[in-house]
Amino acid sequence: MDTNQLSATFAALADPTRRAILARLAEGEATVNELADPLPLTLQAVSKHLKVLEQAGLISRGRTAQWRPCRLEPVPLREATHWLERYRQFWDGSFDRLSAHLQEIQKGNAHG
Amino acid sequence: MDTNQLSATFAALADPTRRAILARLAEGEATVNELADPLPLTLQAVSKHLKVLEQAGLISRGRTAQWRPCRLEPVPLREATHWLERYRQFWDGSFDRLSAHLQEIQKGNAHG
DNA sequence: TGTATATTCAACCATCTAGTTGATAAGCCT
DNA sequence: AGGCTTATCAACTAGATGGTTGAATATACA
Repeated sequence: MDTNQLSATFAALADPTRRAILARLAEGEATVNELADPLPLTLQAVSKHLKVLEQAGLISRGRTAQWRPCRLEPVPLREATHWLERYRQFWDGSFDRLSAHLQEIQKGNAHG
Repeated sequence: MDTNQLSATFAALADPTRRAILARLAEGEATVNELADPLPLTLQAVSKHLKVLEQAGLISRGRTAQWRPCRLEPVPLREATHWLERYRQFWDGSFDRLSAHLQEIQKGNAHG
């Protein structure tokens, strides 16, 4: 996958406010106000966080009257998980997978 | 897990240079010079990246003569993966797990 | 002792980030 | 039309980030 996309995803996930927003969206769609309500931030700050999440592809937004409902988008989360899977050999104790993983790494799709 | 630790991990992973370093370390220990060699950066810049990775707990460093060999540490990668697992329901098509995941989320260990 | 190698520290700089306040835009409702 | 709600845009600020160059530290080796 695209390196920049992966960087954007991890950068987006690095902020606890944005992770809180994603956790909320895991329960279903929400408007900007609903997302901002439990957070100790101005609406504008939350709006900025949503922009970051949207540009990273982690959320998408509808448009109903003056509301812009946000919903979780799975693809970047899947890609991030996929990237991390490469390192699973280091902690899951199953060294059967080791050589397969190393081969995949050395195939050239190395540091995504 | 600790929110700050998770933030540090994702922030560290957000940089492609640092991901390249981790990919190299997945093949085994390496010194700072070995890590810097393929990178279009000064040694000092690489040293800074290693400091970030070390503070995030993603690497640890030995000390042999004037060399400070780096090695991959699995725990933060495991924790990051574990955090992402919570969202697996959104892409893996197995909706059997959905309710279990939602329950876990609502238990209160929500937005880590 | 003196030099080469490996690595870090310090200072500096440009850019990005996360927040603020205030103004603006878009859509409903009377 | 006018007012309320929802949300974004614009400008600004403080602090973090990622890079540089130059100096310092630590260890080996002749």
